[in-house]
Formats: sequence, C-alpha cells, structure tokens
Amino acid sequence: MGAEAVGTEVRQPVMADVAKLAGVSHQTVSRVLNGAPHVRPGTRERVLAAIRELDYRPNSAARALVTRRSQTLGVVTFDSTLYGPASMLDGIERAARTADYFVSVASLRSLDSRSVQEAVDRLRDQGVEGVVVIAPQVSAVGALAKLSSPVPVVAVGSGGRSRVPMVSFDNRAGAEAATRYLLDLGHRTVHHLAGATGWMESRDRQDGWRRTLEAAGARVPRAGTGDWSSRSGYEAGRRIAHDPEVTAVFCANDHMALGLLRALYEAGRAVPGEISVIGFDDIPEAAYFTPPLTTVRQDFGELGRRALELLLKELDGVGHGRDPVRISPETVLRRSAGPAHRD
Amino acid sequence: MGAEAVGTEVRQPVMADVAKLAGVSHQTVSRVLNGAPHVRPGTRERVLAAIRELDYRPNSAARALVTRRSQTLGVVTFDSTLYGPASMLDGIERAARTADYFVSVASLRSLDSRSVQEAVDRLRDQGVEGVVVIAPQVSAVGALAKLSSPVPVVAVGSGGRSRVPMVSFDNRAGAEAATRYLLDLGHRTVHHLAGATGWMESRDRQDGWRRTLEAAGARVPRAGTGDWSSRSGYEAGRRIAHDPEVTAVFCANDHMALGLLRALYEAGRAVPGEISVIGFDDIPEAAYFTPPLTTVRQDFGELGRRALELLLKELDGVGHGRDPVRISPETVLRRSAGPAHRD
DNA sequence: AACACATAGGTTAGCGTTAACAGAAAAGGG
DNA sequence: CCCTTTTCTGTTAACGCTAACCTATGTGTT
Repeated sequence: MGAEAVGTEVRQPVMADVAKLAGVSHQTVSRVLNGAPHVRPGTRERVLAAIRELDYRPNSAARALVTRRSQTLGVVTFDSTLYGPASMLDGIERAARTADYFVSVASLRSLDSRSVQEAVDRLRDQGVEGVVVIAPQVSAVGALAKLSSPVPVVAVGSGGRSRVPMVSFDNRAGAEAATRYLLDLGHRTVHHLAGATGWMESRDRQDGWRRTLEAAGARVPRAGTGDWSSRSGYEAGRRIAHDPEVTAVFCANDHMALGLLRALYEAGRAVPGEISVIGFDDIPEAAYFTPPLTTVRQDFGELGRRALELLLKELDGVGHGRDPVRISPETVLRRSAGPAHRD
Repeated sequence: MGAEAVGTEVRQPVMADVAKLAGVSHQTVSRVLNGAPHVRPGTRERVLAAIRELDYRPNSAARALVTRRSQTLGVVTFDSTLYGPASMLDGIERAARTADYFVSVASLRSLDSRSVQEAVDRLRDQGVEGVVVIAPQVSAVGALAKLSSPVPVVAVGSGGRSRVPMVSFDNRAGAEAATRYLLDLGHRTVHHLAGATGWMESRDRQDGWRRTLEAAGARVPRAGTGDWSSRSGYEAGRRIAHDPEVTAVFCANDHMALGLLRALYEAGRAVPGEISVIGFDDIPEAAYFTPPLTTVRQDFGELGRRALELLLKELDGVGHGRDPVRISPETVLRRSAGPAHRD
C-alpha cells in the first residue's frame, strides 16, 4: 500500500480534485460552475463528468469569502407561531428560494428595540446580505428607525412611517370597510375589540374604525383591548354580552372573534340575530366558526413575497421605494354579520 | 491629503486593522476573540478597546472556511403555515439560538422523496452542520431512509421507523387514550376521521383508534379521510350527520373537528348530546369552539426543542439514539364529548 | 505574410480567518 | 547565575474559492 492510502479519511473533494480528474486547471472548473464564457463544449463536458463522478459540491464559505456574497437573507420575526407571521415567513422563504437565496431566521424574545437591533446584528454577523423584519409592533418600528445596519433592511406587516422601506396591508382601509359594512347594515354604531397594545395593526385598525364612525356621525364607543388570543376575545365577550347597546362588534382579528362568538353563545345572544360580529385576517378556519365569520381577508403569503421583492430591489441598489407598499385587503362576507335588529 | 485618503470607501474593518490599532498581531486578536489562554489582561483590554472603537465584526465566511464549521443548522419543513410545523420551527429556532447556532429554513414544495433530498442537499450546499426534517409524511420518511448526507439529520414529528434518529409524539398512545375515553363514556363504538393520506400521524392515530376498538371488542367502522383542513372536516360531517349509528367521532386533528362541529350544528345534531367529538393537537383556539373541544394535547414547541437536543448530540458524535424519542401527549377534557345517550 | 483580435485555457494572488510552529520574555530550581 | 520551564506573542501557512492577469492558439483582415 502506498503512503497515500494510509489514512482512509474521506476528505470532501475540492475544486482541485475535479480539475485533476478532468485534466484541466481549477479555474476552468470554476468557469464551468459559474457559466463563464470561453469554455469549449468538450472540456465543459469533461468537467461536468468529473463533478458528477466525485459528487463535488462547491464550498460556500470559500465562495462567500471571496465574492463577499453569502446568498443568504435574514428574517427576524416575533412570534412565528401565529398564523400571520408564519404565513409571511413561508411566503418569504418561497420567494427567496426562487431568487436563489437561502433564508436564515431569528426570532425575537421580546419587543423592545434593543432586541430588534440584537437580532439584526446577529443576522448581520452571520453575513446575510439583507434582512426583512416581521415585527408589527410599534416599538419594533421605532427600533427600525434607529437601526444602524450596513445591510439593507425592509419591514413587513406593520404600517408605521419609518426610515426603512416597508410593505404592509392597508389595515386602516380594511377596518374602514368592515365598519362601513356594519353601519350600512343599519347598526347605529359599531363596537371594537382592538388587538394587542403596541402593535401597528391594532393602532391602524382601531384608527380606521374610529374614523369611519366619526365620518358617519356615529357615536364612538370605548374600544376593548385584547391580545390577539381567543381567550382575550372570550373575556371581552363576557364583558359586553349583556350590554344592550352592543349590536355590532368589529374584532381586530379572527381568533379574538372566535372567543367573542363563544362568549356570546354562552350568554345566549344570537349572532347575527342580536349581535353582528366581524373579524380580520380570514384564517382558514373562519369559514367554519359558528356562525361562519364575516371577515377581512389578508393574503399574508403575498405580503411576504412582496417584501422579498422589495428587499431584492434594495440589494440591486434600485433606489428605495419612496412610499411604503400597501396591499389592500378584501372583505369576505359570511354569516356572522347581519342587519341591525329592530327593537 | 495623503494618498491614503483618496478613496472614501468605508471598508469593513478586518482583524488586521484591529491588530494594528491595538499594537498587537492579528493572531492575538483572534486569541482574544476566541477566549484562548495566554493573553495578558492588559493586552486583552487594548484589543477589546480597539474592537469596540472600530465596531469590528469577525467575518463568518472566513471563519467557516478555516474551521469547517458554519454555526448553522438547517430545518426542512413542509407547510410551515400549519400550526404544528410552525410551532416546531419556533421551538427549534429558540433552542438553536441558546446553543449558539443559526437556523436556515428550506420548505418543501412537494412531498416526494426527491424533493426532500433536494432540500437537504440545498441546505448542505450552504454548509449547514446538521439538519432537522419536519416532514411527517410517510413518503418523507421513506426519503429519509435513503437519504445520503454527510451531515447529521434528525427527523421530528413523524413516527415511522427509519434510519435517522427521530423524535415524535406517541400518536398511537394519544389516539388510544382518546378512543378509550369515548368508549368508557359508554359509546358502543367510535368513528374516526383520519388525517391526510400519507402522513405518519394519520396512520398512527388511525392505528391507535382501531386497536383500541378491537381490544374492546367494539365494531370497527370504516374511517373517513380528510386532509387536515376544516373544510374536509365539514364535508365529512355532512356525510355522517344523518347516520344514526354515529354517536362518537375521533378526529385526527382539531381543525377537522372544527369543520365537523360546524356540519353537525348545521344538521341540527347536538354535541355532545347526540354525538361526541374529540380532536387532536389542542390548538389554542380549541377551548373556544362551540362546544369547547375535548382533545389530545401535543406540545410542539417542546418537540422542536427535543429534536434540536438530539441533533446537537449527533453533532457531538454521541452515538445516535437507538430508539426514537417519544413524547406522550395528554388528553384535555372539555365539553365536546359526553356520555352516550340512551335510546 | 503580417497583423489584429477573439477564443480557450493556465498562473498567480488574494479574501479574512484559525492552526501550527517558533521565538522572546518572565518565572522557577539547582 | 545559568538552565529549564512556563507564559506570552508573533510569523507563516493553510482553508477553497474567484478575480485579474497572462499565454497560447486559432480566425479573419490588410
């Protein structure tokens, strides 16, 4: 046995191995790999064959080192367990893949701006080329404002004004449509169960609701505040169930609407007979609530894709979108809202 | 102005810059960064100061190139929009972070084994040190069996036997508990609405259900088949709503149970008065269904953490867990299931 | 035939880090 | 006080790739 064969360590093949096998220089291998011109079809074939034979994989670290590009994008998210963030993440990942990028995720442990900066830094240390922040909290937006990052950052899902480019739903418009719809049904006014404090979505939806009421000259009741969970919707529902004033409730999301529906049911209030309920999001389950929930649909996947599109533009140095990208939601009519009852 | 100042290009500082500023060699900087011994406190301080002053960040690609470690783990997931996968991903990410790893995700576009291999390869090309596959489909497990990967792979969530280490819920036990519970309530038999075809979870839950029935000497009705969605639960519900034989239904997940509940309600069948329903998963909303759903709880976050733990062990070369790690679910009693009615 | 010029390829030099070795300074032992 | 050992630090060489430059060959033009 020659000295070569002593260690049976199976070293991963490198470019030089491929080159030797194909009888070319490593540079030619590189050229084939990167589709560079000036490679004769014959040699290209030989190189490709050698690559296949050795099952050679380029070393991404080496490539990243010299090109200064990691082919990786970062996503920072708050609670990727929620339907919205999860769908956005999914949309982003799919879009990134088609653009031939990897995506690395970092979830926030808390909402303060230090935490956001930390997550972005973490991603940056890993060498991501850009990051999209799924952080709909007001505090996060504040964090973005003072965020210092050498890599492009775009935000998604929130609506605040900020220095970073942003794509979001027009939550205000969605809330207006929902409220308007209820008003048009003949309700004297519409109550509101807001989302978690500190979220842009909560603020904007509440805003849209209030404005619509004011524009219609309707009384603006005090809004309840939930935390997006069904439980909080349920608790709010128990509080209002016996209030005869309440004939229509606009919930800031479908999960809370579910809890509300439950509380109303327990209290023996008919929906939409006595009280109309409308949600926001159109989660896949909303159509199967009892009664099926009228709600405002958001296409989170689309939002994720658009965010990535925007980030890619930033990466290409195409001047950053002056105005935030806004996607209009559409309201989905089902059975949980109906005309005001006459008393 | 000296020739130095001509280009105002702000090059990211590198280790050599820090070294020069601190008046040491780059190696000493490296030592400080990596906590190597034999660095005098004084010089360490100077180096640290220089690092702060320049806001120096080590280049991860360079480090990865020489250490052959990317500090990155990969996660392949199928539909990270679903509650289960999303929660697991979240659990994995959090656990990875505490272990000081980054996580890169790749979602599958389809379920075939080529797709799984492709995703793992993609991650591998990126240089991940290990991957956890959230792919509960039978086909995915098959894919894992023939998966060739130089990096450790663990699977999570499914239950099949396979070459790769795996952590999963004991779906069979959960299904047995659910079925047993219904039987103990006095139901002569229990019907079953299975999950999507091809999923390990579907198979195992159906298995547990059937065995329990057989062990109890109960008749084993033909099981329905859904696709995990509420819609499929609804459709199944419409089919069985008027079957007087049906007094208890065990649904393979909560979403389908929701659809079923809806269909039953529309058909005027009382739950649990006439028909008892039990779900699986205990999604956060289950407690607010009408009626609140009795179900089998799975802690997906925990599952994700355990999977990561297992992967970390693999990375440390600690012999791979002979037996799959099994986590027992616990059943949560609520109001959708009750005693059989007497006729 | 001489030249330009495109094409096909090889050679060399980094990218920014850690590893391996080597040398200098400080500390201990006779 | 010299020699050995321990601390501290610097030098050199990878890691595996791409960029930049260079050297051959053709191919077409004057």
